[in-house]
Amino acid sequence: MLFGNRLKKSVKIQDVAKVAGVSTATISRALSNPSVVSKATREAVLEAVKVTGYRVNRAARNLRTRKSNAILVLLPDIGNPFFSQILQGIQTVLSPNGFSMLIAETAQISAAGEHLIDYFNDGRADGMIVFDGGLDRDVARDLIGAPQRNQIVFACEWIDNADFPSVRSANRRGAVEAVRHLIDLGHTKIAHVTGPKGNVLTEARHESFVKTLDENNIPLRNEWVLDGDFHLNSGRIAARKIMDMDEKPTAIFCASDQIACALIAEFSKCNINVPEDMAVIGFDDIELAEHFVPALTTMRQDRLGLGRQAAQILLSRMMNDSEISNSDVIVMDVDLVVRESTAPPRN
Amino acid sequence: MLFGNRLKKSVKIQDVAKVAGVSTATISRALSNPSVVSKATREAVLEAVKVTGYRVNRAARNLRTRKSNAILVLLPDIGNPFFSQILQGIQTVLSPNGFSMLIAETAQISAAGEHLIDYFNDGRADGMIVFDGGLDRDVARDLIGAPQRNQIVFACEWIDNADFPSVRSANRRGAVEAVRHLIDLGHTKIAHVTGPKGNVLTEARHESFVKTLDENNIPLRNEWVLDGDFHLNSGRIAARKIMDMDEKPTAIFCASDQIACALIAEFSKCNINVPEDMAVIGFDDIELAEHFVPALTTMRQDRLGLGRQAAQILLSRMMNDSEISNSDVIVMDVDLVVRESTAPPRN
DNA sequence: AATATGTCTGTAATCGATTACATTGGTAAT
DNA sequence: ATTACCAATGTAATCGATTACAGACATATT
Repeated sequence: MLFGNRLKKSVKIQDVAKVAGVSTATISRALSNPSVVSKATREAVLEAVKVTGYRVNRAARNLRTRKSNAILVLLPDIGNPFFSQILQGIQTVLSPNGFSMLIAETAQISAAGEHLIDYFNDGRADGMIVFDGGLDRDVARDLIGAPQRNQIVFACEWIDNADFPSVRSANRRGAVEAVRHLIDLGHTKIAHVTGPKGNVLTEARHESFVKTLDENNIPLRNEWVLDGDFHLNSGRIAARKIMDMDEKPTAIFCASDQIACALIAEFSKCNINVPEDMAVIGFDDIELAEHFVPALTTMRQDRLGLGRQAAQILLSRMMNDSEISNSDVIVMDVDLVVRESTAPPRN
Repeated sequence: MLFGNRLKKSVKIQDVAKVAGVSTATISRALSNPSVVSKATREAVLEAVKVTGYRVNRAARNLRTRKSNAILVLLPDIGNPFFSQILQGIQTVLSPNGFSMLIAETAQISAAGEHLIDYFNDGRADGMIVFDGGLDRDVARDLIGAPQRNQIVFACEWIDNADFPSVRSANRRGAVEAVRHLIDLGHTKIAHVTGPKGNVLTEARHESFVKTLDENNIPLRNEWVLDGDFHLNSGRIAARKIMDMDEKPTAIFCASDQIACALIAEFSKCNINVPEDMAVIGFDDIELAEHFVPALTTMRQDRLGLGRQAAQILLSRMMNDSEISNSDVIVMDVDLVVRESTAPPRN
């Protein structure tokens, strides 16, 4: 790029055309569909682009093509570190394909008086990856009825009966495996700290918990099912409740690693040792799980892969409508990672 | 919104004009600059907008106004959970002000053959918040020379001599306080696990470490300065190196909480107890610090506030060039949070 | 030689908003 | 009654790319 260009107002396609000695149409074609112009022109155009330092104006292109080349990622909670690796996975797919990543939070959108569907209607995004299965009825209805319904993919969470493609972890199988791990160790007094009420993940994991106890003829105690919300603090609260119990469980299946960590920390303050006095298993395998004390036994979700898959599916649907059908659900494997927070019960 | 509108191609300003019985100019004015139209027209327009379900086409607006109403947030590493709360802070400011948040990663941009400055040149972003103080020389030079240099704010990290406004934590003071805390407890054998080489935060914290030892007449041992990179694994590696030492320190100042956690975990595997055998202090106060075992003593960075401030400064500079000058550096307080990972040395 | 086919390029309409400038009608000042 | 000014609105140019359509030219086919 030449020095002087910095000062110019801005280089437009006309300028390049002038330099290359061809029409603007040819410039446009040489850049976005090189095979239709002759080799000589193509090279001349590329040279002119280099000389002028031309960059296509996205707003103009977006207006004309009715595309934005941006994908909206909708999170229920941007501040939750659980999503960082997922975002990274998404980014590794979007960026090489020329898409930008727009991030928004469900609550902020409605707080700003906007509607999710506006992102399509006003041309801010060509597609969406939605991580919030708890969208308002109205918002969900808008999405289902939208002409852009084929450019939406759910990830992690989903909406029942809504018939969107979705990528998720094997929550049920994972929960079954987690509980079975505790049973295999010899536990029969097993508690569960859940996710937030109404959440699809909470339900899937809780139902599997109940089912697995039942299948193994282990009685279910309602007071051993404690409400959580995936976050740290709910783990602490659950720990306190458990310590207050006359009859305590010997093992706890937590709906998230954050819950598990906070629970263990609170126990340790009161000299309840994990895993000797209490076995604890989490869900997610956040980075810190491996480095917790004791290292956390948990079900690993492949967050990077989940993000990648979601982005990949979205893009392939946007390119070619037929490949993936609406009702497709991609279920990602989860793996039991046995570390140090689980052990057989005392005695 | 009426039922039938779903099916229409898309409502444009012309349609609204027809319904309201005014010109498109008036519609545009009524929406973006309401005070210049009469009350009666304004209401008629609003009504027509409601009836038609009109949404302004952003691409068209962006083209005409040469604005995008989007801010690029550039991260060195999207997958690092350290940034999630910061992003949330940014979002809480951007969203109510009508700005979208675009996220990108330094490495991905160059991998895609793009240049950071393109985001300005092609109209994808009106401003940037940059979290990467280690930008390539060329990239940095582009930013400094850009006509949009006033729409750039650095956060957390910064570039020396580059004269951009920046928001950061009081890294030097924080590091001094951290080391002094260890000294106050009676430690004289103090180690430091650094951040990645060349990083401005690494330097600031390391220099303060050296300075504080010196001011307190505590000898500096080069082998007690261990290379890290802010991430978990470097903590584990540092722990192993320390355990191999003939003469071990009794306290360690870690450049990040992640380092500190992994370090403690590795120690605990070898029955080195924190804080009894080894005092450990971190930096950041990530959410988990409070729930670690032992709960981590650390320097708290107000990540939410940092994100908010960065966004606020950026916006106010974009609105009104004069208020904040280029060389302004906003330094956010850091607080020593004493928990359980530090204690006086044995004997 | 005449026609058909294909390759490459140019002309100009188009995407949908914003806004400079012109116009209208009304009120106040002289 | 005339002029000056202001508020409200309309007309039409404009932002910068893409692309439908048409034209020019070269080569292949009959």
